[in-house]
Amino acid sequence: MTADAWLAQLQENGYRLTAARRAVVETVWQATRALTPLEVFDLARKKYRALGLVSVYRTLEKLEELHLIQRVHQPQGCQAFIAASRGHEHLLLCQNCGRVSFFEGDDLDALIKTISKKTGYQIREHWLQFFGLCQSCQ
Amino acid sequence: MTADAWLAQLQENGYRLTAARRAVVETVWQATRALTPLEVFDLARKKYRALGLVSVYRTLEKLEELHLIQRVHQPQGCQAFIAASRGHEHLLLCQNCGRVSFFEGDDLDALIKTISKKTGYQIREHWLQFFGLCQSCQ
DNA sequence: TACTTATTGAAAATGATTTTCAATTTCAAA
DNA sequence: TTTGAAATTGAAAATCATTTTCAATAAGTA
Repeated sequence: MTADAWLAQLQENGYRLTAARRAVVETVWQATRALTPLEVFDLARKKYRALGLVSVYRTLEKLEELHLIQRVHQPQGCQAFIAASRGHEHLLLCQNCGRVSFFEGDDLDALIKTISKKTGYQIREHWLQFFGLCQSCQ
Repeated sequence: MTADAWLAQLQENGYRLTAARRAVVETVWQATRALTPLEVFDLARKKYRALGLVSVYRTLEKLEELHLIQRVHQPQGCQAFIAASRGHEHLLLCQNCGRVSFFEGDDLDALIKTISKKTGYQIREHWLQFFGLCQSCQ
């Protein structure tokens, strides 16, 4: 997957390719940390000066709808986005630089079964997220 | 812990006891699902008609600061609050009625060690949350 | 190349939250 | 008790993020 693949996905879904969308897509694609709409706006404007904040919101909306990006929940706020994980992966966030990584391989089946029995809930989804320090921030 | 204990906590921390605070505290204390500020306002006004929305925001802020309530993150938004868990507990949310329960007993040590080794991150915190259907909503 | 229609950015509107402020209330000290 | 300083109040105004409106422009098909 490259930024071009995202643009292709947009096009395949009936959306047009424009300078505004290219700038937003490339910006979010390149990011290693979650970006808020305003941060995307500031960064993407370096690629395309005439970009409007409204187009950032609209493009993020479409990328999220196509599951190409996902919202990142953090103690300081939940309005930031990052490239979506492929398959069943969870987030790992650096508390210092904000870097976002993914990991897989959680096995919560035993826990889910236990909690299900204990509480009577039928468990259908889970959120798991780790916070810590990335290698270069330690 | 009762609602009175929360009020006592507020007082111990130098905050005064007022009718507005009592109404907000009792409302959030009684809730079995996460409530937004506006929902708290509507419910608490049944206890104290003169309550202002601003006081709801201010009281929630203090309760959160004292770790008596916590923000609940959900796909549809992250502005709702529920009584905080005691100790190391995680949330279990009913996707139908919104009921919030807690569970403990997660053992992620093995997983954390593996991910730590694989990614080089020093992992310091984790968020785990289950979604499903509570007994009466199944 | 022409033309239909999606997309644009600016401006206005909205909605949630925060700040300001004068009036009121709490609560400690007299 | 009463008093009075200081915290707290609700209403209104201000702010901030996000959404809607709209006329002009640009994309991409015919």
